[in-house]
This record gives sequence, structure tokens and C-alpha cells, in this order.
Amino acid sequence: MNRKATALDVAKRAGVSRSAVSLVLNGRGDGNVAKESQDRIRQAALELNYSPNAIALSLRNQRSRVIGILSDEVVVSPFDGNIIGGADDVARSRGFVTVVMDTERDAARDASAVETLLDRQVDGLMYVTVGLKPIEVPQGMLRVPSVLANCYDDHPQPQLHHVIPDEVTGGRQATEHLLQLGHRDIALLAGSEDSPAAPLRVQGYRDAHAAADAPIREDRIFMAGWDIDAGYRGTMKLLDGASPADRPTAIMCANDRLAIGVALAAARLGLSVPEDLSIMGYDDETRIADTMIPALTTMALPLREIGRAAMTTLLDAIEGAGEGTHTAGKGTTVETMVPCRLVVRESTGPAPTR
Amino acid sequence: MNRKATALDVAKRAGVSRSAVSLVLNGRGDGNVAKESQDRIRQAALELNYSPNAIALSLRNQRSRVIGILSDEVVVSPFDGNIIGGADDVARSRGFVTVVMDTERDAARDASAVETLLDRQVDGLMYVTVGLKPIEVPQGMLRVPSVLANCYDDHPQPQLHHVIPDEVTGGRQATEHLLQLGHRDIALLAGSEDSPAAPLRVQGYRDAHAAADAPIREDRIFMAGWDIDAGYRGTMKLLDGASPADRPTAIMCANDRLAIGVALAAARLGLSVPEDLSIMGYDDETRIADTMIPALTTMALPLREIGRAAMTTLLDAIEGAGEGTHTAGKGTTVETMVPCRLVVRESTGPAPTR
DNA sequence: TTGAAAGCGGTACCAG
DNA sequence: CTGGTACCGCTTTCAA
Repeated sequence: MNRKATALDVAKRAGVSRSAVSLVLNGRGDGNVAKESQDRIRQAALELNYSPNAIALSLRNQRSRVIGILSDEVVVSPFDGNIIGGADDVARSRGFVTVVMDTERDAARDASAVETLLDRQVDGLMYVTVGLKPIEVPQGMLRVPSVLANCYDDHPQPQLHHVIPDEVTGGRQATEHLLQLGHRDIALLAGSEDSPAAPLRVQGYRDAHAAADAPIREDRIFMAGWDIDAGYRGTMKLLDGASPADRPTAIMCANDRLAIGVALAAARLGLSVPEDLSIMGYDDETRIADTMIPALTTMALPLREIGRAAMTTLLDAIEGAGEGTHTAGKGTTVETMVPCRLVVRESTGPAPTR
Repeated sequence: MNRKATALDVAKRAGVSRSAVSLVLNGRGDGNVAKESQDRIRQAALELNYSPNAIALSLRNQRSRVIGILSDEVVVSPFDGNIIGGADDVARSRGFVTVVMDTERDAARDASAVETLLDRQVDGLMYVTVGLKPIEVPQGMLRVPSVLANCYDDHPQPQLHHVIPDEVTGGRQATEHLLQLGHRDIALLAGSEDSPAAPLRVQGYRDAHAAADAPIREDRIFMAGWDIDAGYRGTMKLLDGASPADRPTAIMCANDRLAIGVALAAARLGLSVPEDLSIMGYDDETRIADTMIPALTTMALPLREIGRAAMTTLLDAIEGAGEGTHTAGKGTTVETMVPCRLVVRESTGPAPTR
């Protein structure tokens, strides 16, 4: 109801001036304000439940302690949601607040969102995408310290620092896990070319095979899509009617939803997982991978870590900023790669002997 | 980069005073400022790419055109994400910006988040939850116009307007769909008591049976949980080893993930969907329901609509506000119920004859 | 028709 | 040690 208390209210109540209130409440009381006054001020502030008006502060200090986050799809996705969660953790712990604006994959809205945020005096900007992808950096982002999370500037001379998962290594380690279990015929449902993550994971798959001196059958690699139905159909193509000797003993999927489709198909064909067929997911999607039957072995995307790392980089740039050195200057790393993490559950097991 | 242009810059360039700039750019130039000056001002503003500093505006006008959104779990959930998406649509179209703060289900953080937002002079507050649930309204929310989305104040005398889905009707219509297909033995995997939605949907299930004069077998109702494994286990209990005559012909689930478990179990048991068994989901979860094999018939939660309705209510209160009438005054509706929507796909079909 | 000045809520500097 | 005052960028009133 009634307005919040201002510094003036506190000053009156404590019988001092506004300046004194400001000093004391900002920890610079000692040596400037009498001990006794300090106590009265603190007491009054408490009684009035005073906290400074952030707007006035921003105007005065020319910094808002707000970080703007642009996302191409937050609000429907558990993926960049987690990135934002991680970013927010870090921001909060350092006294910043994050403001999320969703552009719903409409590039035209990016620019206007950036302007809106800039008008609100954000101290920094972060751009987050659902899947790994190249983006066109909105011009305005170069006006304040900025960072890219899970996406990157595709230009020859990238201006901004980006933080992305190490997909090649992820693909490799997932494959190695299977190889170590004795699998030698591993099919790969690799998503589709629309995501740069797909070819990277395929690369990891190839690297692992090469390192293990295991041959690759090109017809085992499918670029079919990312959804349950694609997993199901791919598996049917692979397994239905094939003689046991000509079946892959493991199927590696580019995400957990594909793995659901694989499991569905396996069940329909009367195959046991992991006895007859091992299934490997990717992403470690919450509430999916861990509750599947059987629980999915998967490669966890380090989403929270990406968010944390990106925000840390950003805040360091802001708080350390002496000059307008917020674009990646010489000597600054332009890319941070965060490793994925293998999560072994029950959907993978030793290759069947045949 | 160089700082943004201020009204003073524009004034100088146009050779007028700041006041003139303000008047003209706010559409109150006619009758106050000479036509010619107006043109010069507009021209200068354009050249300098001027837009007013939102911070200064907020301080001056005592309103920020920012709506704070508190969420107990946005950032990992496609559910309240959609609510926020709908809310944001409405806010944007009316010239407001939304700021999302995630409290990650930590009630203690609610209060501090509200304070933070209040310090930033938000014009209104919205509280969003992932699942329908009663909440303890943070005190601060009563200081500005506020609304609850997908949650409600459980107190005898609720202070805030809330917008929730009509779960009873949802449960009833889902059941009716099955009843109309001839099913008379419909099992219900009802989630668990931790959500108030569960009993409401059960109520709908009962209502539909009563209206159709169909008897209910109490042992067909399971409160087992919300995840894939619960769906699988529940189905196994229901179907495995049971004589065909004693099997339910349809299984209704309280969410789509349960339905995945059901489908997995059915496949394992060699049952065809929907020929031998119909499966009904709930939620219409993106990328799950529509891509399942077979595609899931489900009851869509009206999440976007909830968000839109809640934000509309809120902004109406803010913009219409003559006095401090922002708590639901007499005559004001305190509850808005939004209907769910049946989405018929391929997992339900006529009951098998036996 | 125009410009000067006050004030929104703070902080910081500078006399006293 | 303390209080007065200028200023952040903008709107609005008031006097010229």
C-alpha cells in the first residue's frame, strides 16, 4: 500500500541528514559518522524496512547491476532453461539480477529486445540458444560487455566470447563407452544437419572408432531427425527383419528422445535392453533419461556449467573493466569449451556374444 | 562505445531546450512548440538515434512499465515456460517488459526476489508455478497489483486473483472421449497426491462415469507418480498375466510421460496401440505427445492461455487503477478457469470387442 | 512559443 | 564529524 521508505525518511527518523544515511548504509560510516548516529541510522532503517530504490541507484551510478539475457526459446525449453539457471546462480551470487527476454526464434525481434534492454541500462548482455548454433550478433550487443552461450558468431573475426559444449569429445566418449563394453557394430542416430552439433558428435564417433582401430560401416549412420518417431523408425529400419548377425548391438542416439523411440521399437521387436541391444542417449534430459525403463545411459550436456561459465566471463569483464575493453581484446580467449559428462545407467551393457 | 544520446543532445542539435524535445517526442508538441522546431527536433532525434533513458523515465514517472514474474521452476520446465511465453506476448503488445526471476522452488527466496523486484519499481507482479498448487503469497506482492498463474492462495480470504486450468472438466472430457469409443474398463494412472491437480482429474473421471452410468472399479485407479517408470510399472501390474477379459481396454494417464511408460510396457507385452489398448495422455507436452509412436491423444493444458489471461487481468488492473484497488476488491472475480483442450491423435481407438 | 527550474531517490563532494 | 548541494535524465509546471 503506502510507499516504501526513502533515505530521507530514515534520515528524519534518525535525526540526521540524508548523506549520513547513505554513508552508513554503504559501510563507509566509520571515520565519517559518529558511532551513535550510526546506530540510530541503522535502527531507523530497520524499523522502516528501508532498502534503497534500485532505479535511483542506477540513474546515479550509471550502472544497474542488471544483466540482460536474450534467448531464442527459453520459455519452452528445458535446455537453455538450465543454461539460464546456471547464469542466474552466478549473477545472483555477485549481486546482479538477470532479465530474460525471449525472442522466440524471431531474429527481427533480437534487435529490438537489445534496444529495450540497453534503454534499461543493462550492464551486460548474454545471448543463449537452445541448441548449439551460429548466430548473427545483434549490433547493439557490441555497445556493452556481452557473451554468447551455446551459440557463436560465425564471422571470420568474431567479436564476442562464446561458451559452448565440447561436442566432439562428447561424441567420442559416448562411443568409447560402448566400444569398451565390447560393441563393434554401433549404429548412430545422429540427429540432422540443421544443427552443427550433429556433425561434431559424428566426428567424435569416428575418432573413437579410429582410436580403437574399429571399422565404421557408413550405412550405420543416420541423419533422421531428433524426435521419438525418428528413433523408432530408424531402429525399425536397422533391426526389423535383419538377421541377428547383421544387427548392430548398440544404438547411439543424438538425444534422449531418439532413445525413447529406440526403446519403443526394441520392445516391439521383443529385444531386451541392454541384453540384446544397448541404447545410449545424449543430453541427460531431466525427467526423461533418469526415469526411463531401463534408465538411460547418456551423455549429459553441461548446461548449467555453460551458463555459469558464460556469466562468470561476462561479470569479470564488467567488473574488471578499466576501459572499453569489453569486446574480446587481443590476448583474450574467444572460446570456452565445457566438457560433457558420461552418465552410466542401465540401458547399456556388454555386447551380446554371437 | 560512446554513450547514448540524451534529450539534451537532441535539444542542442535542434537548437531548442530540453523541455521542447520532451513535449514534441511525447506527442504534445502541437499548440506548444512551433511547427518548424518540431521538425528540427524530430530530425535531430532521428539522426542521433535517440530513445529516452528508461531508467530516468521510471524514476521520474514512478512507473517502470516492467512486470516482474516469479517462477518456482521456469528455467527447467517447458510448462510454466509456456505460461510465461503467453504472459510476455500480452505484456509486449501493451508496451510492458517482463522480468523473470526463478526461485527454484525455494520459498525463502520468494520474499527476497519480491523485494528485489519492488526495489526496481515494477508496476506489477505475477507468480507462476510449474504444476497447479497452493502457495503462500509473499507479503510484498500485496504492495503492487499482482496475479497468480497456475497457483492459488489457499487462505480463507484470498487476496489475489488467480488463473488456473479447469482440471475437473479436463479429466471429465478425457474420460468421455474414451467412453464414447466404447471403453468400459478404463484404468487411471492419476499421478500422486502431492499435486492438487491429481484429485481434480480423478473427480472428472468419476463425473464422466457417473454421467454415462458406467460403474467404476476402484482398483483401476493408481496414484503412482508422474514419471515414465511409474507408467511402466503401473501398466505391468495392470496387464501382465491378467486374463484378457480382466484387462482394462484403455489407460488414462495424468501426464504424457506416464503415457510413454504405458506404451513401453504395452510394446513389451506384445499389445498393439490402439487396437488392443488405448492410451490417453495429459498435458500435450511439446516434442513428446506429437511425436510418440503412435502419436498421443492427450488433454492439452492451456498454458499459453493461462499466461495471457493472467497478464491481461494484471495489466487491466494496473492501467485502469484509479486508486489502490489492486487487491481483488468487492465485485471483482477472484478466479479465472481456463478450459483444457482435447487433442485426438492415434493412441486411442474403439474398444476391442471381446 | 519558449526556456528556466523543481523534483523523482540516491551518492559524493565540499564547506563548515 | 556533519549538513548542504550538485547531478544522473527526464517530465512538467510556470513565468517570461
